[in-house]
Amino acid sequence: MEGSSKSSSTFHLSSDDDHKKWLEIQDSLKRKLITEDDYNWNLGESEEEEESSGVQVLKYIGGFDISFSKHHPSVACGTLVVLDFKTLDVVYEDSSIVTIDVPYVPGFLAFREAPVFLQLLKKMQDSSHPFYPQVLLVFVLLMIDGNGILHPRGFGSACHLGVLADLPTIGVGKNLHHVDGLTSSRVRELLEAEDNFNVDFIPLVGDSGNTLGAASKGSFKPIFVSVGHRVSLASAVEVVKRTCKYRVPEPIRQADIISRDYLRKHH
DNA sequence: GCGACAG
DNA sequence: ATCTTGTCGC
Repeated sequence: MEGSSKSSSTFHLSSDDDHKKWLEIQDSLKRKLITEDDYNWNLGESEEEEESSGVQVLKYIGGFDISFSKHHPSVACGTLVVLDFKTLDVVYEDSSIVTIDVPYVPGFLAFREAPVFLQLLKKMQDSSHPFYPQVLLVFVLLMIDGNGILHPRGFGSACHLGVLADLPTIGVGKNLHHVDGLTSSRVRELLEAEDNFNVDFIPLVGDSGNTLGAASKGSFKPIFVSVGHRVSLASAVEVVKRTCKYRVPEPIRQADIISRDYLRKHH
């Protein structure tokens, strides 16, 4: 009698109503999604590009991640960092311990992460520290520890958080979320394809024919980059390349290290 | 029916 | 996400 629906899944929502509600929210937010570059900025590739015709050179890049407590699964620490795009030094960091009771359900990651993310973002924007006004002027990009359009409904957490914040975001996944025929073995095939031997990122084209993201082919285990909001895939990949000292790009890696560290000390 | 399933 | 030490190599 009780709990008769979809009980075969390890993951589940408290009710079918919640599931429907979440789908509707994703669908609604997705209407605002922009999957191309719509900011007037560049990466400062060549000297002559800089400061010309009102084009902003990307000076800072943000990163966001959450770590969870070992023994208290609902206790978490969200961390927002800002790095100098050129030197990759952390120039701003803020962490917050929170309680997250929303369950993790594949395909709905953003519902767990959005509250802390928005809280940290607002705190940065409202702060009176002399650094922040500068950030507001030149800080235009955020990396999220989750996928963008590489998602069952084309609206992963990077898209979700990007639309909520109305900021450009890049999705970076450390594991593949199987979607549109893109399985681990399929990706392995693509990575080993001969005509890709000289590239460091290969496009991920699903069965639908759509390019949903790109996979790195540098390390044994690839990372998966996809468009979040207001950024093209080409730009997203370029930015990720330029911020990778190790497998995981620095904004994500630093946010991960700092959040884990903060959680350990404050709990 | 069974397996797969970002963090 | 988290559980987890040493160990091999530059």
